[in-house]
Amino acid sequence: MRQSRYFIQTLREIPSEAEVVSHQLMLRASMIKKVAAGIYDYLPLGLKVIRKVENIIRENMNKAGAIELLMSVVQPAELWQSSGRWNHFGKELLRFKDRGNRDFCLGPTHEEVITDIVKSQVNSYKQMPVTLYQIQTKFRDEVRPRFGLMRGREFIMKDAYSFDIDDAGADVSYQKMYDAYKAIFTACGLAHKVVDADTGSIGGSFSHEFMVLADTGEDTIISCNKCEYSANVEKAVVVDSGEKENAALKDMEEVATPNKHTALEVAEFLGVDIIHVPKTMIIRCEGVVVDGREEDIYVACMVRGDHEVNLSKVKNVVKAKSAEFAEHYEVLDKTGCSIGSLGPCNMPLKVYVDNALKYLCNIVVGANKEGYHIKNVNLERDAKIEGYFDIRNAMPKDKCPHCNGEYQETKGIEVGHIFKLGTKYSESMGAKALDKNGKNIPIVMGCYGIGVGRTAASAIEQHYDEKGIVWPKAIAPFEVVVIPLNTNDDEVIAKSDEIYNGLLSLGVDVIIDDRNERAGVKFNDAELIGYPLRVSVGKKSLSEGRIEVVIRRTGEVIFLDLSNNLADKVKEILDTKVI
RNA sequence: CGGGGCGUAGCGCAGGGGUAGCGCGCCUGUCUUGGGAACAGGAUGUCGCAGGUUCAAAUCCUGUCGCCCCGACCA
Repeated sequence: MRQSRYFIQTLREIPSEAEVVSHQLMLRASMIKKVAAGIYDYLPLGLKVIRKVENIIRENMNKAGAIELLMSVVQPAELWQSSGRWNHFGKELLRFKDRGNRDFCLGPTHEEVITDIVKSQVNSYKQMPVTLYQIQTKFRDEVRPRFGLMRGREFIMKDAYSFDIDDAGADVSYQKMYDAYKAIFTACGLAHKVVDADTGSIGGSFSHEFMVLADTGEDTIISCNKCEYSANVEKAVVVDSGEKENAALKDMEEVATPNKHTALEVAEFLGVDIIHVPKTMIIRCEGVVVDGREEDIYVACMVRGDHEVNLSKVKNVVKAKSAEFAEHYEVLDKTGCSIGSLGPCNMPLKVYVDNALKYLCNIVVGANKEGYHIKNVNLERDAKIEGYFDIRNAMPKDKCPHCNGEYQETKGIEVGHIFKLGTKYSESMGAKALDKNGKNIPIVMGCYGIGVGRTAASAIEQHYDEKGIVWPKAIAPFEVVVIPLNTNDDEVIAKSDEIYNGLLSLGVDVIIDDRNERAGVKFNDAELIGYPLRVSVGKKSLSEGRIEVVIRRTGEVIFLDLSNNLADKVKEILDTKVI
């Protein structure tokens, strides 16, 4: 490729819309262009990176025995109604009507479509196991898209689905994807970690997330400092441990706490340790089965003043489809008291308490009366509670559930997520097959996703410097740039062309920056775009009988003496010294 | 959905009732050629959109749309 004829317009200044490094550099390097919030065009340079990521994924999926197909982007409402998700997926599902007033949506994921396909094509255990995948544009109408390709509304995703006749088979299929994912992110040159995760709106029995480690990541990873255990903070188990405080139980005492709302404010006002001032929060739990019917209920949850409630855990404890903090008006409506003075005593809602509170006595809680708290409360004595549960976020220093180590916290970007679905979709949608005994049973499923654009963006988050992107070789838009420094010098041009053509014939993905620009301009652009290897040919170095090769990542400079196999030598450096 | 900010040239920004500006980029020429050169000349705008006030609106008022950030998890 000749850069003078290619389509690259780099920017010197950072467009004001970009906040994070990957977004800034992708815009400056002319890789993407915004169309609307969370929707981007992939310019030629960006598309090259996307395609490389896709091909690495494809190669490893095929190697793992998965088979590629391509499903429709537009999906009819009926499919989503049959799984029950038409009503449960929420506003992220972009819905619309066709000219005949029929309901459709843009596919945010494809469990329904793939289950429908398999339902109509697979009848027997003999046709399984089978894992199908596609690489395709998805649309999710995110509440708040941000950070360029990191959280877009329209984005490219690889999604795969496995089908097995039994649980044991499904576990094997899951493990194959697990291994393939590790191979994929390793091949992309990304430092990553696999963590236990919550299944979220997809559902299923267990799941793992693949996290690229980067300080700018939106996800919090909890991991043990001694063993291999690591999990998303949403999922990380908190061990129930501690010793009951050994203090005499005092009598309850109502105290005025005017305008003190937060646990910290109340603790300071009363001169009490914040640990003894737990927070009581009202949570709306949707889709809870009560007397055989699904209902939305409200519950009160208590955690220690220095802890945070974990909604995923509450959702699981209450056995709800979703759990959200109640709005102010809901709290007032359900408890007769506003936020800031809530407590477990005489609470009209069911009260779920975090394990950590089991070990405290004489605590301070809201009086369910505006501006008042109650001192010296002891939950077993003074309140009616549902029991003690693990409903808080794990924190650094918490004990590991698997060894005697303790938790630590790191930030990560979720680039892949795999789920053991079980029979959730096959049962609701009636995807069954005959087993060896001739019995018709629901197929056991798994689903597996990779964010392609997010993978590319997180590669930048992990690999950049003050000059620009430092692409891992495997996903760089071009592996090598050849720069003739004096475009008016025939000898320089001839030598550059010779190396460029030589590399081309060796199968190297190479670009020659033949623009009539000064050296500084080309160097700066090369560094911004992040070509892993740069070959400079100048009048000066030719007169010294050599050319210069620079490795972007390390800055290492290698001089090659002039010979008729320079391309081979450059390729050798690329193969052996560039990662 | 709540709060804040911003919409003026491709990008970054200034201007703030009286004919639209600067830097970078872009075009032409001269010159230069190993780290974003210099000089000369030049092109580019429905000042987000719609109403209103005014002799006159990018500027003031009203509405609206778009974009960005923060929050929507700790009471």
